[in-house]
Amino acid sequence: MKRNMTDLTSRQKIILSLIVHEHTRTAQPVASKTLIDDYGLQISSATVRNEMNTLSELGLIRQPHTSAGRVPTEEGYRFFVSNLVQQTALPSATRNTISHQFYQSRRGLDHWLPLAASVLANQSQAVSLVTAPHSEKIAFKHIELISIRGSQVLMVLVLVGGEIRQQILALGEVYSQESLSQTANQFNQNLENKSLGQIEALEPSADPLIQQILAAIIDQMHLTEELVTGELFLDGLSNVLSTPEFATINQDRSPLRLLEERPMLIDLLSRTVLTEDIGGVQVLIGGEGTWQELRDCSVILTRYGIQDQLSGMLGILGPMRMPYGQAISAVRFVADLLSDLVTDTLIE
Amino acid sequence: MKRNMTDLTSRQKIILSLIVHEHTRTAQPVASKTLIDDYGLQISSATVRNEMNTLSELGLIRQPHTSAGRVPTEEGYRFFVSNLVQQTALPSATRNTISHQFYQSRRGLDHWLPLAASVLANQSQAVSLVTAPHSEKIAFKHIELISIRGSQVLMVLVLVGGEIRQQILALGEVYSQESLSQTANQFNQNLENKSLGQIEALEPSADPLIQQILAAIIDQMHLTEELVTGELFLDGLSNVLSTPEFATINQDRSPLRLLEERPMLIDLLSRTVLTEDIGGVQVLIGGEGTWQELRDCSVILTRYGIQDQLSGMLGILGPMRMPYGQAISAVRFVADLLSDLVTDTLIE
DNA sequence: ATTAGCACTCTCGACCTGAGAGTGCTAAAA
DNA sequence: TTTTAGCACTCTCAGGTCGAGAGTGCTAAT
Repeated sequence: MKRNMTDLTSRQKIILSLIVHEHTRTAQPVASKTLIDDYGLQISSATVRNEMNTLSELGLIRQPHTSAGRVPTEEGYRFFVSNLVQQTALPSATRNTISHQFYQSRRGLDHWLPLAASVLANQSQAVSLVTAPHSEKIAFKHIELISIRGSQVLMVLVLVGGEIRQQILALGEVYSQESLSQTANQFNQNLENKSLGQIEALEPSADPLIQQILAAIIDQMHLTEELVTGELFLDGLSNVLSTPEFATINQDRSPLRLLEERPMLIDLLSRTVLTEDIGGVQVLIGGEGTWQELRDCSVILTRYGIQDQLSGMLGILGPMRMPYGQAISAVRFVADLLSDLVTDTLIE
Repeated sequence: MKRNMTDLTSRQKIILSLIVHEHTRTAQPVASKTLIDDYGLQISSATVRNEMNTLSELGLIRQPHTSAGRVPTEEGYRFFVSNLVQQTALPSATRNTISHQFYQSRRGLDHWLPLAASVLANQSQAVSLVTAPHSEKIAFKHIELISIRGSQVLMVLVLVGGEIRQQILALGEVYSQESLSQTANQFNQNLENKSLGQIEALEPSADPLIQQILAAIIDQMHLTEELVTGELFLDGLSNVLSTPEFATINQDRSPLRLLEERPMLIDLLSRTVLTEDIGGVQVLIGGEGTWQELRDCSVILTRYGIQDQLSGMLGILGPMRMPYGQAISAVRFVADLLSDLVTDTLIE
């Protein structure tokens, strides 16, 4: 069923491309005459109609009703994305501006991730999704214990890769800040770069303080390990609210619903993108049978970060008729940017 | 213009209440006959119509068109909320379930805040908003410096109140972890509980390491101070997408737009709720003239936390015809819950 | 003060209709 | 064999008409 380049004449490819382009612009069926008038084709509309017929038979375009123009089918978009789309690199001025925003104040991920989401949403005119990077393997880097009040202690746990977990512990008795710091230092010396497995295999200590802290460390590391992905940042909802595809407010079928159900969303992300290597961009068109809610949508996803060490995911979700060239470029660009930033600030 | 209790006969109050209730349920204009039939009033529809006329003249209800039922006006809702609404406490079973969810695993704010948003959204069937608590006055609690790689250092700064800021510093030269820890200890001893002002007034040090760290501390404290409110959690969008008030997808007037524009949202929150003491619940009906986008919406807001020390804000945004009794109770309940949790784990 | 009764008004969905858009087909031209 | 002009045909869509039904306001009686 897979169609390849050679199935279509070059004129058919042009026509398909134009239909995709025009329909992306207007969200309306595209008439043969429109193609002649607006794109200056040097053939007649009747010829175009003949070609359209062929494309219809191939299942790449369809008519909403007998006397309407043509609309690309899901298959049509797939063919377009696989064979015809040309990436339209962002203008270098834009790229510079964006890079600057990221580099000028090095505030760290908590600043970069929302910024990435915002940039991505703007550039693609769709909803953007960005997850925080997450370590492939969980290992201890550093711990700090801070006395708060009475027997309560704030534990700050830094993992290799840079994830930071914090927890407030209610210890059995009151410890001085000095003894807490000492204990933390012991941990720092003994556990650095140890994996969760290694730490769990340690001899239990007789010291109740050490016991409690160790338990908390293991607990937090488990929690981190169970995470498929880190925090999720989302932007550009308003880009998409006014599009007819999303205006399908009719009950629960709306793609917007998916965006609210974090578990579903995580599932979507992980199924598609987590298998892929960093650098590859995946385009998911029309839910691919699995995602009812995405019937009229497309998703473009990729990973960023450092292969086998620390990676996050980012992408966009928009109507199926989206400017794929721009969108894919934008995703690539932002992913590369984030990869660089993560590499620069990796905690080893 | 302010209307008080005594302006209305008790029968008028009942009728107004019923109209509000019924319209909340159906989103339709309420007919006089409906009130007789569905609520078993012991008077005739003609009498009800007479009373309705009075209420219309008072500006509390209105007719969408000549021969339609009545709909509460903005004023009507205000009167209802000020004088007639009765808080319908959550069933104690529900309260227990919810409390349990919060208390069973004490994972800290990063777990509680999204949970609060989720609970609030469910209970109110509206969009919920929850901000992280933010200190009233910024003061130093603890610092930690962790060598990462080469001359890069991860600084973890804990402020009084418990806010944690992290930053990766590229220092001029390479320092050993020992010397970093020592430096951190110095800071911890000298700066504990010092305010931003006090820290800025310190004598500059000759040591370049100390200089750089101090600058970073001051920088981060400034950033924190400038924050009006912490992170923002939002839930329950789907509750509201299907309501006619929000379906007004017609371009930029949609209240949904407001939710995407964090600055606007922060502005909204701060103007209304930040002036208020903790414990008070504010109800903002129909944008109150200031917020075009909220013409058909209401917002219920309150603060939680510890007066003059550490507080956040939470609330809901929904259609103007919302079940105010339930909604206000839900907001109160969740706010109290969070206040308790924050108090328990306050970092002094 | 309340209510039955009734005329009046306005909305809403159903139905019809004509204009326009766009096609498919055929027969001629290249 | 491919392209194109021409035309009949189909379908949508906006506008207009219409009658039923909902709900009111008013009046006169209780």
